[in-house]
Amino acid sequence: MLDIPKRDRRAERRAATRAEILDAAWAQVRANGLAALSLRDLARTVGMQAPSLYSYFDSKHAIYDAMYAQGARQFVEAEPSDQPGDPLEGLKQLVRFYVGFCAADAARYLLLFQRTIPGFEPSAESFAISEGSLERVGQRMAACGITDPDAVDLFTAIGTGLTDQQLSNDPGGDRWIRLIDDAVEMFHDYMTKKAKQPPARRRAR
Amino acid sequence: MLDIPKRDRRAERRAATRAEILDAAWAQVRANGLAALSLRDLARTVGMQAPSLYSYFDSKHAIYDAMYAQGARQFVEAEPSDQPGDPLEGLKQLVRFYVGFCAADAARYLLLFQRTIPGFEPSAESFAISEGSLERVGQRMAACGITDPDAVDLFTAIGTGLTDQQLSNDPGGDRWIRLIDDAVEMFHDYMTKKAKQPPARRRAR
DNA sequence: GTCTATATTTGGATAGAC
DNA sequence: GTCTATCCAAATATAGAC
Repeated sequence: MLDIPKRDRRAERRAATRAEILDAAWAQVRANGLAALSLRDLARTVGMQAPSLYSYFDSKHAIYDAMYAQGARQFVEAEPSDQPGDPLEGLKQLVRFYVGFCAADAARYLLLFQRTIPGFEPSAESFAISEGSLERVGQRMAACGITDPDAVDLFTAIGTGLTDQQLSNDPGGDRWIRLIDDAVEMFHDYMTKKAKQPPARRRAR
Repeated sequence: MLDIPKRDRRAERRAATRAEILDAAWAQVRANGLAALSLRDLARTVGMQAPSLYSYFDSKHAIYDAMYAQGARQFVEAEPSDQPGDPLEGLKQLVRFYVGFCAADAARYLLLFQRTIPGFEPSAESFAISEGSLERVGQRMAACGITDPDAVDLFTAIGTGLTDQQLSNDPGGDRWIRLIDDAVEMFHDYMTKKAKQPPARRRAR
């Protein structure tokens, strides 16, 4: 008996329609803002009446959930994995990726990394991507010889600051994106210099 | 004829009621989020029916406008004005003030510095506070001998990054607030070192 | 100035025919 | 699976009596 994989044409069509709905949903939130997703408009866009959407998604939140999962998958699949030879370059690479990923789609950034949808909590997957990413940051930092426990917090602040300014004040441009390498060098210089100081010299607070 | 200032008791009462409404509006957005301001609930809180609010404000946007003006006034009145002797301390002071001001009231931060209310544009006053503040940043930076044109952008990215992380991941705490002084020293070290390098050494992009 | 009553729009979600 | 019809809730805003 030949091993022909069973194709379920009905399931395939259903998955295709789901994908089509999600694509339209992304287009809508990019155009009108993340919170302005309307099931009526969404249905019209894909040539349906609003109630028909419920054959594909249980609720509006379920659509956000699916969009979140898509965005999270895009993030982990695009994240640079292999550490380059220069450890400093490894840090730059992470920030370039993160800021670039966020700046490429503001709505996706808000959905994944900010909490702006009232009542929407992406549960486990949220921690998965952010903790996985934070772990990688820690590893690459250790490769640079940076062990200060505050270093990761300062590093993430730099990354989100560049992202926030880029999206808020120069969307579509590169005014803060082109500062990334300098910012990471600044961070690296400071942390490596600080590590050489005896702990007693650091002032108490 | 004695110079007794004319008191308009009616105008006083009206102003007091307006202030009462605004206080209730702030309480509501702090509790439910900036975008969740409901005129019905707001009216109930101050013991009115919803339509009565229109005797005090022309529209919901007018309430946001008044809230914006209040927040902007709070910002400029609390902003540190006199430059301390140590120029580096001057920079730290600015960031401490900005992050502290934002962290003290997340809803106010969103209204003043992020654009999250659809269709709400605070017009002239918005530029007034941010440009006035940016000007002060430039002055204090010059006092440190920092003249790099990118310095202000990098500095603001650090400030907003600390703010964003503090509000997003440790609201009410001080996990990023206590990194402010270190972050400013990091920035200062880097910019002063960079200034001593001959411009030719800086890589082209 | 404040109320009741209402207009109008828009939203998410459900019932049931086909 | 898709539709029509409908429900229900909430929103801003207006008209007009008192």
